[in-house]
Amino acid sequence: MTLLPTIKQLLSMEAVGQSVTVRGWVRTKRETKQAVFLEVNDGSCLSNIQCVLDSFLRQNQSTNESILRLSTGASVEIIGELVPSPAKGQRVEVKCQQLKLIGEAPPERYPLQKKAHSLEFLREIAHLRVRTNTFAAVARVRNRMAFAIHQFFQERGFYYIHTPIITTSDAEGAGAMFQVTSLDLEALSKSGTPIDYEKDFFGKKAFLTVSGQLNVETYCQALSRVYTFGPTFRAENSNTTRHLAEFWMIEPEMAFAHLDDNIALATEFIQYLVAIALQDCAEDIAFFDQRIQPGLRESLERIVKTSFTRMSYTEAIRELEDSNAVFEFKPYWGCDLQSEHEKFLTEKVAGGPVVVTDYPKEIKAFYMKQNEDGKTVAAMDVLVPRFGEIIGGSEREWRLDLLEKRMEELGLAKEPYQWYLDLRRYGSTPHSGFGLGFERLLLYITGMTNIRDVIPFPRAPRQADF
RNA sequence: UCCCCUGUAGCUCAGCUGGCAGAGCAAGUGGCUGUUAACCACUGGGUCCGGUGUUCGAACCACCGCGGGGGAGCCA
Repeated sequence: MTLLPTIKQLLSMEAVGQSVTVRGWVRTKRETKQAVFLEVNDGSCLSNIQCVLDSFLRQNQSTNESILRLSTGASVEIIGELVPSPAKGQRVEVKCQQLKLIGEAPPERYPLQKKAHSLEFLREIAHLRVRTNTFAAVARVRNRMAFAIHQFFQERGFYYIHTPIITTSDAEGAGAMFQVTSLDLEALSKSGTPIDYEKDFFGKKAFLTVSGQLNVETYCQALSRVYTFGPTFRAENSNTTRHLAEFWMIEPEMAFAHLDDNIALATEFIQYLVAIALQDCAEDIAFFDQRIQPGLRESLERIVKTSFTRMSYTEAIRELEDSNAVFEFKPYWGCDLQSEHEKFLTEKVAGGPVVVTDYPKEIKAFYMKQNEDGKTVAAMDVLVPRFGEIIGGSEREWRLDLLEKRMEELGLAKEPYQWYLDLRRYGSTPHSGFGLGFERLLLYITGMTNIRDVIPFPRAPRQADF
């Protein structure tokens, strides 16, 4: 099969009257006595291509009937000549010779109109919302960023590892988990007999993964530089604009790497992705800048040029304590950084992304490397203006005795982690990594404000339609 | 899970102290113009989220339920 040029390609061509075929969906139709103007979009880019049907075509009765039924949302095939446009507004246009109405979209029933719709309304028609400028632009940026993530790591010698979606370890500590079972819950519930997980599919309790990190650490200890990029599930009852029950996470892990290497990688990673978005998604970013988040492009350009502010948790707390700002939650050493604190640090103190390091061990996960001071761990969070944490990572505790001691302190059963502890028993190395929430990155880059609008079909509490 | 806001035409909303259901956009029809958020005129369009109650009378007040949004917590 030979693929026809996309509208994106047609729009960049030199128009010399060559014959072209346009296939896509009608965005608007404007009629005059002399001509009908159709704007057709095929999703290849934000812009539509203008197709002009002159009165000559209307003498053909079947064409004329098609024109009558052409409305916003209808699919069409147009064969014509690509010519320079005599009017302002577009460089080239298609002078239509043949029009085929492929699929109608009756305007009295089709929910999308030739007007702006609210994001809330569009969320209710997730299967159709991608036909709007905003959601198509998000989809294109999402695609480019997914590809750029692989490019970034592949260029640096990282291997892409597929960690499992189903896990039987229920204590990773990263949040509530969805249970996976093949048991007949309805029958069990009616019978009143206690559940015997021996009879379940895996012979024990199983869950959807909340993180690929522990698994990818195993490959890190053989391939040195690795990363995961896959779906992640959290059953937390979170109802916010920055949480999903199903989201995509990127988790690189580097052997022989310390916290500073980790921070350098995270910083370079963000800057790389933003630079690519600015360069390869310029039209979509310009749209977001104009319609969604004024000033977006400028703030993204600044991210690429400016180095991230780095401060320890202790310094961050001091900044908060010394400020005159009034916080709902009074900051003190040992507290978790609240949303308002993160906002203050990024927007008021740094005026850009902030890397906060060396958190109290009590508020971080068991596997993080314990610092010499006995109080903190070698953790790092990257906070960004507008919504806070985008990356969470650390150097890992690679010393067996210290890791076991920490697990005991936290009352974690060691048995399920034997394979993880083996990594420290045999050829252990210092190593570091982090997790980046893909949708949060997309919020940051597109300027969208609700995470449910940067994933095609959002899953959240009481929301799993489509 | 908690707090606040909200639900009226296809969409976005107004609707005063409880007294005949409204606007803009969209749509349909006609007109006009190489149009481009097209323009002008006319027309159609309602389970006022659901239930119960108060009242002579409820879109409006009260209670219960459901949906949506924002914020907080948890986190990526």
